[in-house]
Amino acid sequence: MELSKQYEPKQAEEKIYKLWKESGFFNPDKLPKRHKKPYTIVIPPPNVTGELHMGHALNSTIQDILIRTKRMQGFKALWLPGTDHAGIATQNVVEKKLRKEGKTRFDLGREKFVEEIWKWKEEYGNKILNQLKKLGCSCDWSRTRFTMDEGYSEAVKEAFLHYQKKGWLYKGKRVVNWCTRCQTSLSDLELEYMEEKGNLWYIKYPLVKIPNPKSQIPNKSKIQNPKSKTYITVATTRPETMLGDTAVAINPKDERYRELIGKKVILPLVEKEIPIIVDDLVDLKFGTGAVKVTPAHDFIDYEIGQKHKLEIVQVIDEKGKMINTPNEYNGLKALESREKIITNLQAKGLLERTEEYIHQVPKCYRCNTTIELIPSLQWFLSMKKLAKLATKPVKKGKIKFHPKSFEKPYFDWVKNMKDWCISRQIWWGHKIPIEGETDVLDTWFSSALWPFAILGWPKKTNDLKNYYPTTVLSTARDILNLWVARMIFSGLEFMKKPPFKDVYIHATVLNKEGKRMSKSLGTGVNPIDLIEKYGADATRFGLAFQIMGGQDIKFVEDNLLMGKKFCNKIWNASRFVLANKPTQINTDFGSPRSLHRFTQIKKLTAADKRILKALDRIIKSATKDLEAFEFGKTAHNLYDFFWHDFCDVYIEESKNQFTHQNFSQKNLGGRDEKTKKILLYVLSSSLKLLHPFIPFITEEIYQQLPLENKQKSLMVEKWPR
RNA sequence: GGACGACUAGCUCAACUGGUUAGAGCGUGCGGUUUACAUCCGCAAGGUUAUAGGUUCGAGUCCUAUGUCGUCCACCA
Repeated sequence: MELSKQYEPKQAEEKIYKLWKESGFFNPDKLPKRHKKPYTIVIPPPNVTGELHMGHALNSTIQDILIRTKRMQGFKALWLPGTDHAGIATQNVVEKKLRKEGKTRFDLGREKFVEEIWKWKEEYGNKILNQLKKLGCSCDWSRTRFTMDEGYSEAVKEAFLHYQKKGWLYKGKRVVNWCTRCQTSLSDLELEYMEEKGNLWYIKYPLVKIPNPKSQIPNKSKIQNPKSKTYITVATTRPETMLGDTAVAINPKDERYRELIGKKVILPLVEKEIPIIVDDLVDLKFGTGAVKVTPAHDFIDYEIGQKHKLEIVQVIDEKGKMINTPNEYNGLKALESREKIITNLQAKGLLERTEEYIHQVPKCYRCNTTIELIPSLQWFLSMKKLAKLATKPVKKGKIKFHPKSFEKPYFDWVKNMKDWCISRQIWWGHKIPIEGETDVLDTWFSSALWPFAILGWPKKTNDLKNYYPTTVLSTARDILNLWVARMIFSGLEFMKKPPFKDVYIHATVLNKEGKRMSKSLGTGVNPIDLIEKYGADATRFGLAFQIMGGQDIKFVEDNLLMGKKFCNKIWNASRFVLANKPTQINTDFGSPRSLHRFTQIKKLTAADKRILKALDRIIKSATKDLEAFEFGKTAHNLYDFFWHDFCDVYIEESKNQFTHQNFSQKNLGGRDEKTKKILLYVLSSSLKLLHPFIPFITEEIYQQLPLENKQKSLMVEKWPR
């Protein structure tokens, strides 16, 4: 069969993917005997919130390159696919959909609403898996998992009960980050800080008068005596929280207020006496050095409050409205009451001054609502022991980060890990496995178990025995703490082994302007559109071509066009080789240097020698560079080798070798055959090296090559040496 | 406020541990139908490597400052 004049990705891709699936080779248990040692990758499960973006396309390409390379190198290569229920995120997208229909989740009620989300999950979960297939991913679909499937729920339950038995779980009323829209607590990692212009208000808190006989005599000394002060000024960006103040704190080293320690002030507007206390946590350089303490609505204030046994007065409720305050404020939204408070303070002459102030305001990472800090009854997982577990394997080199520079920020973060608030007040997720509890678990609680729960844990499965620990985790950097750290300690805690050996942190895909690509910013690009336009191979190659070092990628379509042209080049070079094909050859021998032993040719021309030497070089460098996660470099080298060394030079030269007058008539047949063999040999070797990057076209051509011992698929051909 | 990274041709990026005239792809200009490919082939133009100093026989590469951009972290009310 001849190859058509042009390569048509669409038809070929569908046909080839079917061939792969039917071969069974996606499942490592069905690979030929030579595949022995396991090589496992678990996919970072995409959220079922929507379709895949460029980051997914990049990461999936990377993982498929690794898996396909290792499969050819004789490993039992297993790539485990799946999707994540993504708690708040998915609940939010479904709520948004309902809102368009004029409904809220409360109209439906919990059961109906969760049903709606399951429907959504079915639709988008499948869409995502299909997109991965379109990209050519060689995942073992027979092992596909979802973080809320039946078995997975068992894993989550088991983990929770395990922690409870260890005494690391506790329920307590703590100040938590609270999203007033999602109506749930959030962990620190689920916040996004946005810079906002605000004010720093300086407010006078009058001192409680103590009878002092001297005060009747006017003090004429030039040096101001603090004793003569009648108030203390505090600075705040959130005046509304003052209604819940239960102290004013100063730094013990602060000379300015020494005389005031132990005295009391009257909390304006509330007209209640509160003490002046000292605490190291107060920064004497900020504001006036005196800080109002609101234990109910601030983390540090809460801490100070615990130390000094201060009362906790909650003045903002879960809907962001004022409570427990003087009547005129009750029921107002926090911001409304802020305005009123400022006006009232001004009227009383208690507002000393106002400064403009730019500060970082925490927002809900899913719906962008400003976060309130409120005291709330939540479940926490103690991080004392687990944080140490997360550090150990990385320190000892049992888990390596690529690039290595990510280790430092990782350690910094783990060192400061606070107890993990694992309960969420939403409806979509794993219910806390305790009678009478209605809350669900943080979505990351289940993701943390992914590398072993996906293999069947807590059951003692063969898969766990065969494929855990996994080998490489390839992921985005922004979930290093959110996810990777938690997988590491979970792996050690439950499996006694780190979950993977290498963590590859891939580039972030930015647009040409260097901005993050995102749907909400309107800068998103749908990878499926690109596949339609250029073909899956060109898309993969164009992306891989740009992965240089640890640099982020500014995505430009030019590279995909380059990929498409490259595919066309490969196609046509193959047409030439097939038009000049030798009788069958066996390519299953050692290095290009030992070619002559198998082809029974002794005399090589200079061009023959040059191309064989170049092939030898590219085999060695590609093998080494892929081992080091140098995807872009490998792609560049393969490109240069194939286009220039092979096509521009050797194929052109081969035309001369076929017709050169110096070749004696009687040798002509022999020489022709030799050149044909070299052409086919170099082409087939190149296809093997290129297959991890551009699997479809290489397979399509491979199927046409006259090779001895040909495999059912290029997927399981031996990697060249 | 800290940490890290980037800055090289019009655009996106290369150049291993400092070592000839700093290279590709896209774009631009000119010219090409020889056993595949016009999605091709050949040639050309285009760079004071962000700026200023320094180390060195020699710096895109090392050091110091500055600027611009980006990412992450942080309890400054």
